[in-house]
Amino acid sequence: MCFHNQWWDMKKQNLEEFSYESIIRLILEGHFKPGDFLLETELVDTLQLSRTPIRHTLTKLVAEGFLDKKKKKGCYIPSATPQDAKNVFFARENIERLTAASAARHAADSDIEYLYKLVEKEKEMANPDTRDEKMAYFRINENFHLGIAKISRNKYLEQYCRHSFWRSHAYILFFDSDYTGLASNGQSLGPGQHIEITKAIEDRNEEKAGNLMKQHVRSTFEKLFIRV
Amino acid sequence: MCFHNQWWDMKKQNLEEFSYESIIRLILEGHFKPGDFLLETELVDTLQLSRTPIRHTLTKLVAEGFLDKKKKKGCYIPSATPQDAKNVFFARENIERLTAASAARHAADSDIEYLYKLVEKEKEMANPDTRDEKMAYFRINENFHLGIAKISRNKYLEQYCRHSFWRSHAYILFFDSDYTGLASNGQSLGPGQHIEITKAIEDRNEEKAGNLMKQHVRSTFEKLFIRV
DNA sequence: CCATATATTAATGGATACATTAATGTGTTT
DNA sequence: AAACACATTAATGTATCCATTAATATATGG
Repeated sequence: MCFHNQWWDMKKQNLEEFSYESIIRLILEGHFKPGDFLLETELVDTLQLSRTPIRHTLTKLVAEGFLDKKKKKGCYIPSATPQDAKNVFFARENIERLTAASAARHAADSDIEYLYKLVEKEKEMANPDTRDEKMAYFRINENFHLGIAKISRNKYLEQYCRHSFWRSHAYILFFDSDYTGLASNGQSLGPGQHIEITKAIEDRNEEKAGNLMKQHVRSTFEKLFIRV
Repeated sequence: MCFHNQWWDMKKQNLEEFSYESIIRLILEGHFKPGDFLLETELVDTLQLSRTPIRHTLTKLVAEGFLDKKKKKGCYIPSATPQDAKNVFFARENIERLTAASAARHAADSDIEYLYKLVEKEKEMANPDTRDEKMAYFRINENFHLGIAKISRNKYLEQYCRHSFWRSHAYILFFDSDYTGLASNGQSLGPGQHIEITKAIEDRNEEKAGNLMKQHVRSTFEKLFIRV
């Protein structure tokens, strides 16, 4: 279990935020597997905090649907099933179709510039190798999808998008801990689709942006679950 | 401020749940207006609880997007703007299109029976008069929409549906505290559309169920905001 | 040996005292 | 009178102690 130095600095400002950032990263980085309980006392030891901020974080994560809860028993990672994965991705592909279409309507020039910059960075690190590189690659991808959600200018879509994105990534981690979006030839195909989507947004083509995004999310799902 | 007797019984079982149910009802019944802060100390007095369960409820409601929060300042009802209302309803009509379509695919016979029963009850109380009758009418409507979300068998869609439904109802309450879904002739038009939707689900017509539901939600929005 | 009842325990649920801070009020200086 | 510094206060943020309980282990009777 390793912490970036920044985190210790943040800790001084607001323990609740620190706790939230820490725990959600532990989850997204796959430190727990489905069914595992996140014991308050355990997290107290790990994060060196009192129970109070940790309990609030757990309450939050349950409300956000990242964790399930049994009364008087605790919070745990929800079980991962193919059906549930199908459900997350179905929700996500439809939500992201809406965010992309809405982004095509509302994007400012600076927004499009931002998206192109992300895609550029993504191309540069097309072959992530180390664990850190993979995490960095993941964060770029996250920024792209959640960035478009933000550009949609609809905080409800943004919220649902963020949730289904994170939840689906839990599946990506669980079913394919090596996932980096690489095709069999070693070439990353994320950037290609991301460029097409960005272009459609730049052209203010709502329909096309939405459909491309939906296809993009679906292709992620299919790469994961339909093994040949 | 009046409590049903049941609530006092519930209080004995789990204060956190009691607190949640109570506060969300205070919100849905319009005891606060946009911008109002929900002070912990105030709620402590009102609900006769300690701060602990109340703080957890507030954390939850912020996570669910019902409240906004300013650090070290408190939780407050998000400001209501026409643009925001448009955003909620846009999200909601698209989510509910999905839940209805998905319900048409997954509904068991007992589910359809349940929906018809709800519509029956709704027809019976077509002209709610007192405050209590209006609340009861609201609950039936809630059960119909969230019931379909449950029948969709997709907990992610269900979660987003529940959220956007409640959030949109906050607008209904705020902009039209008398709203009961009644048309100008005094006839409720909710049941009519609800019947059509239920029929489409019964016929396993996913496309039709989805489109009818989307239209239904949109008509609610338009009745609220496009005054003639 | 099995089933049932009882004790233990290890976790969450709840109450409260204390710390911190953003907002506000008050007074002093120019 | 305006502007700044300081004190007050009223709220949230945090730590911790005690209560409750679900699960497990243990004991007891058939």
